[in-house]
Amino acid sequence: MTPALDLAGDPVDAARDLIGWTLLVDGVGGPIVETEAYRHDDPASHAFPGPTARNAVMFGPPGRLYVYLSYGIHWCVNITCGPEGVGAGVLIRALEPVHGVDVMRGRRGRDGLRELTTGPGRVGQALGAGPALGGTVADLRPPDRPREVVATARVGISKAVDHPWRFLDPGSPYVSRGPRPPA
DNA sequence: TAACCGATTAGCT
DNA sequence: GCTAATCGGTTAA
Repeated sequence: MTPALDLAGDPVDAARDLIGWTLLVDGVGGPIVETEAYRHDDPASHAFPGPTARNAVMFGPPGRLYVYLSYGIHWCVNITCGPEGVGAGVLIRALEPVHGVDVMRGRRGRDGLRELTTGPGRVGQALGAGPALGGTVADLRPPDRPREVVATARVGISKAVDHPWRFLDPGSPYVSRGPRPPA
């Protein structure tokens, strides 16, 4: 597996390649173990209806952070990808708490490592994601070790559920819930 | 200015 | 494992 990360290419490929990469926000973060791809033509994508004030970041250069509020309470972190102007991104659903664990614990108010970053909303909170992060450049570091990657159906959306554009590392205990990966 | 909707989480059985 | 509740932003008129 070439460690090359092509954020400007197909979001689906980017989502798969991002598994294992370490995402840092202000020095806090860890290896990404679960992602979801959102193409511009995906009905479930925020960018689908077209450019708006909210998703403007997704139509900008790839490699930026796109932060949005879900259910009015959960801040979720995405990495913009695909060609500039297209409007695509990769949702960071889960990662392994490695850097700044104490900080994450403080923000989350939980001690259990398993409860820090296992879920989109939790990742956002643990990383201190907020409106200020939107549009900033993603701090990514190459993976130290190759990761096993499995593709499954996405979760938590109401449209285009059948697309297997959810990627995760089955070997990591820090993946969020969802359908068990087929053997 | 008002109404709607959501890429979830937490909690209880 | 399953069901219900949450809050704020975004969109539309």
